[in-house]
Amino acid sequence: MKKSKRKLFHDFIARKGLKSTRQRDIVLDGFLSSDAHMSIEELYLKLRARHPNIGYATVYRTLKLFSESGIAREIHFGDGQTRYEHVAEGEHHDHLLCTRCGEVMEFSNEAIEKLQDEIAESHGYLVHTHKLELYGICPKCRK
Amino acid sequence: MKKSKRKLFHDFIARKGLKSTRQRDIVLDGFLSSDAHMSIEELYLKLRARHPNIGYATVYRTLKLFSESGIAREIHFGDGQTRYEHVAEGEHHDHLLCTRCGEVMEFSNEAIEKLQDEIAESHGYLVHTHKLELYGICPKCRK
DNA sequence: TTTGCTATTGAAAATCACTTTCATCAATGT
DNA sequence: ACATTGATGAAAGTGATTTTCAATAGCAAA
Repeated sequence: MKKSKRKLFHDFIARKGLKSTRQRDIVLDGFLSSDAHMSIEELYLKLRARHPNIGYATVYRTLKLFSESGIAREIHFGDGQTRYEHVAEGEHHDHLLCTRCGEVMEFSNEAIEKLQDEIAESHGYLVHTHKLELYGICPKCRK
Repeated sequence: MKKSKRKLFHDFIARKGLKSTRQRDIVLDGFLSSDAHMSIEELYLKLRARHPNIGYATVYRTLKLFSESGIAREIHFGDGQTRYEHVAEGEHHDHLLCTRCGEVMEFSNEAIEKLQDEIAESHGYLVHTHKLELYGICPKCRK
């Protein structure tokens, strides 16, 4: 059975000798209950609604910690903002983005992953990460 | 037969009612004779060697124009810099990047393109662009 | 070619999206 | 409860653009 993100993060905090704080829990709750691709600013604004005293720097630093702990991953969609997405143990996915309404959808495809490895190998590369984004118009916007 | 980038750009300038200037030609020559993935700063420094008076803003603005005119395309490799690559009529390629030495290699693969379209379609999306980057260690660095 | 209108240029100031600093607080071990 | 040390929020600092603005330089009409 898989451990909850909350537990994973608290374990990370303990392992690193860091402290468990009220603010970190607030950011964690906010992140876990949010849409998958939030920017620092977006999460900061969302949290500010309930916790007017939380600082941007705290959200920023905590999100970095999430990423270090493995429960989140930084992503860049070319709009100049750093976003954080949830990481599910052993899962990988790519993105399909609507350039009209901004919707982001996730997908994963074995065949593509396999092809990528083959291509890399044929060029002598040893790949450890990749990034695949498809930009287009989503079903709703097409109508 | 395909038109030269130089001609394409000059046509664009004329069509838009813009002016043909010495500086734009300097930036154009510099861009056309350069490696495929230059950042604004890199091109600016290269041009400064021969043309000490050219301004960063001019290089910046001209590169934007190249992109608008279709002879160049902006790309982001996640290093926080905007780079510009040459666009060849009707050609598309993806990138293989070495995370050790920074080398960038281009490749293209029909099968992957096809799979991407199929995936997008199966989600109801109409794709117009995509971005595929494979990060790994290049042959030279593996040795 | 001279003129007049408008686009372009280079330098500097302004933005943006982080990142870091620092004085003050708050967890945690004893 | 105390001391120690990491955490926080506000503000200052960065790096990479992006925009502003006064001075120029194309271009076309005369």
